[in-house]
Amino acid sequence: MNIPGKSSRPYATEKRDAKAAETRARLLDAALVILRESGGQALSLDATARAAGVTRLTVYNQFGSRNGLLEAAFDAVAEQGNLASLAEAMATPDPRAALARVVGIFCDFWMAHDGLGGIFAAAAMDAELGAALAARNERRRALLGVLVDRQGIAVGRARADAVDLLFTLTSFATFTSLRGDQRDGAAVCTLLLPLCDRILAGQADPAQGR
Amino acid sequence: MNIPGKSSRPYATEKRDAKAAETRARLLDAALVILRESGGQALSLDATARAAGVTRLTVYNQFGSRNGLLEAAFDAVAEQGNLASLAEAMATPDPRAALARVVGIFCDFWMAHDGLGGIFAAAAMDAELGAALAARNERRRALLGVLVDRQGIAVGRARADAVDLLFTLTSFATFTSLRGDQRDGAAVCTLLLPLCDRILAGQADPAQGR
DNA sequence: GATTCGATATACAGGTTGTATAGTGAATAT
DNA sequence: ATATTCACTATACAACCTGTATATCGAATC
Repeated sequence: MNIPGKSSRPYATEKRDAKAAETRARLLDAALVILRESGGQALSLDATARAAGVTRLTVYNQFGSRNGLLEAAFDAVAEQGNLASLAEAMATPDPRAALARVVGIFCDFWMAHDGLGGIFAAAAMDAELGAALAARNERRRALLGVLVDRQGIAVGRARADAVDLLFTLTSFATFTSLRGDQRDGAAVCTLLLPLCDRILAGQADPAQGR
Repeated sequence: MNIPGKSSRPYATEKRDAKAAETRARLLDAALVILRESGGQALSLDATARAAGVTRLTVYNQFGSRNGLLEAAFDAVAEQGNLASLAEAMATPDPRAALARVVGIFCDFWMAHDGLGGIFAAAAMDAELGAALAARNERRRALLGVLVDRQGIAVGRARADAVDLLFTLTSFATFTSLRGDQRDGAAVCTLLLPLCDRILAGQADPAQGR
C-alpha cells in the first residue's frame, strides 16, 4: 500500500534503484535485439521480458506500456548516438561543410541502428507513439534549421521549404529506401550529399521559383 | 462438402459472383474508410466486416487473411489511380518534361489516397506484406527507369543511383514527410520538382562525383 | 427437384495488451 | 532488532486480435 498522507517514511535509495536501473537496461537491450533481429511485429512485452529474464509485469513497472517501452528504446538508441560528434560538426564554420558532416553522421547513425525500423513502423501505426517520436525528431529539424539560417536563407516560406526538404532527406525512411539491399551508409551519404548541398546553396537558381 | 473428384458439376455463375463482387467491393470500401479515418492499427477484420454489414468469416472467404485484405485494398486504390494520365505523361517526348508530369501525378495520387498510410505502416511491420507491396511499387520504379534511360544516363551505377533517388523522392514516405500538416499536393510537387529534375539532368555537374 | 456455393452461426486455439490482487525478499530506516 | 519500503514475482482476469473448423441457411444454378 502507498497511502500518500499516512505514515510515509522518506527513502533515499541506493543499491535498490541501481539494481532497478540495471534490469531496465537489460530490458532495453533485449527489446533492441528483438527489434533488430525480428522486426517490430515480434516485439511483445512477454518476449522482451523473457529475453531479459524478468516477468512481463516488470516491463509495466518500468515503462508503463508498450509505447513506453518503444519510446524508451528509441531514447536509448538516441543517447547512444554520438551527440559529441554532432556538436563538433555543427561547429564547422562553413554551413555547407557543416551540413555535409551532419548528413554523414545521420547516415552512420541510421546505418548502425537498423533496429529503429521496427520502432518507426510501430509509430506509423499508432498515432500516440507517432507523436512521441515526432517530437524527438524535432531536434534534428532544429539542427538543420540552424544551418539554413547560418547560410542566410530568408525567413519565411523559403526557409521552411529548405528545412523540410533537408529534414526529409535526412530521415530514416529516406535512408532505408536508398539503402535498399545494396548500399552501405557511405554510399547513401554520397547519393544524398549533392541534393542536400544544392538545397542549402540553391538560392542562386530561381528557375523553379515561380 | 466439396469432394474434388466426385460428382462435381461445372458451374458458370452469373448473378452469384456478381453479388460476391459487390460485397467484396463493399468490404474494400469499408477497409479504406477505416484506414483513412482511424489508421492502420484500427483495421481489424471484425470492424471491417461490421462496417460492410457482413460477417468476419466473409472477409476470410474473400481475401484469405488480413494481409490479403490489405493487399486488395492497395490494389483497389492503385487501379482507381489514373493509369491513363500516367501513360499520357510518359508519352511526352522530352524526358525531363515527362518526369515533371509523372512527379505531379504521383503527388496527386498520394494526396488523394492518404488511407495508404495505414497500409504502408502495416507493411513496415510485416515482412510478408512488405514484400507484396514492394513488388507493386516496382512498377513505379520501372517507369522512372524508362525516363532515366531515355535521358541517356549511362547504364551501371549512375543509372541505378538516379533511379533509386527518383524512386525515393516520389515515394509515399517522402510525400507524407514533406506534406507535414501544411502543404497540399501541388506545394509538395513544387518542392520536389527541382530536385528530381536535377537528378535526371544532373550529369553536367560532376562536382560530387569523386 | 437436386446441387452448388456465398454467406452465416457458433465454437475453439492461441496470441496480444492492460489491469488487479496478493505475496516475497532484500534494502532501508528507526 | 524490528518495522517499513519497494522492486519484483505469481496468478488471475477482461477484452481484444487472427486464424481455423464445423454445421447450416438460402438463393442461384443446373
